[in-house]
Amino acid sequence: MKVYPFKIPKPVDEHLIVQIDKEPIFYNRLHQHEEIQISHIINGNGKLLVGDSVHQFSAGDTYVIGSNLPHIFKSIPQEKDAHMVTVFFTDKSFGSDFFMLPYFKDLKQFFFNATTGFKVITNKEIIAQQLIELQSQNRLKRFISFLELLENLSQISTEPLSSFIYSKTLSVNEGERLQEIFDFVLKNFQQSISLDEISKMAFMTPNAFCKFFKQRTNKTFFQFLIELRIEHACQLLSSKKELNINLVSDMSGFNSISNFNKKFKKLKGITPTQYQQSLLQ
DNA sequence: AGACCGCCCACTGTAAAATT
DNA sequence: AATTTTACAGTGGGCGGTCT
Repeated sequence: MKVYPFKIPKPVDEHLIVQIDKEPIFYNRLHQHEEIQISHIINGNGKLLVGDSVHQFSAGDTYVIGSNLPHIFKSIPQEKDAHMVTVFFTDKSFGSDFFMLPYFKDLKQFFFNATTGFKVITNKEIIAQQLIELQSQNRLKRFISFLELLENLSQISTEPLSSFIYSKTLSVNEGERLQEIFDFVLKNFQQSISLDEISKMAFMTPNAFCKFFKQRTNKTFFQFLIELRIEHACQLLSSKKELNINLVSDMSGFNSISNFNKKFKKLKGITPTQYQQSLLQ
């Protein structure tokens, strides 16, 4: 399958695509598409890269990915298949003026939040239920439910996934290059990575690499790397609470606890142990 | 667009102290 | 005892400028 850009397979007269993914792992390429994507994770967990940011996803989460936002659900293989329900559509799916009609004024918040992508925080169950029910409904009912879903998504509180708005679509080459970089980093973040190393694998001089990465993601490579490592640490802390902090720091690619603590607090606002304790409640 | 240079500051790890 | 914070010094990365 082509890395970039991504085309959502669409029947000729279908405007609202409901897709079920149930495979050992999710599609593991960085990709972007015009369609806005609403995805509910039924099973599976891993890291979600959106634009310039790293998040952990797990079963029960619902995400909205805006138009042309590069993203990848990098799942951790498990005994059970990764499983998600997704709705694809564009603001033009029902005619270019459809969502401009005054009836949809209240959906403005949704479309605004979608541009950076967001995670559903409140009313999770209701929204998940609505998404799941879409699968089995006939077209008219599905359309009605879909509008209700958008209404709900406009009213809930959300958490943005990325701070950077992609104004342009990446070229195929740029996409492939970023894909290779992300692949490499996801495999190797537990060891130390130097600028020389990463730029060599991208076939660029260190300087060109810095500029390339910054330009496409709005953050430096090492900022991204730190965020990835801290997200990994969070995953460890939540899945294996018997691990001590020292070990978690090691396993996440940090060479000193002092640095790990510093970076953890800077990104999460609390110390690793506080984070661990907050999960127990 | 990428290569090369150079300055400056952010990040890194060590060690030790403070906090739980 | 384990974890977190602080101080400090050395280094590598960020980035502006300039050239190809």
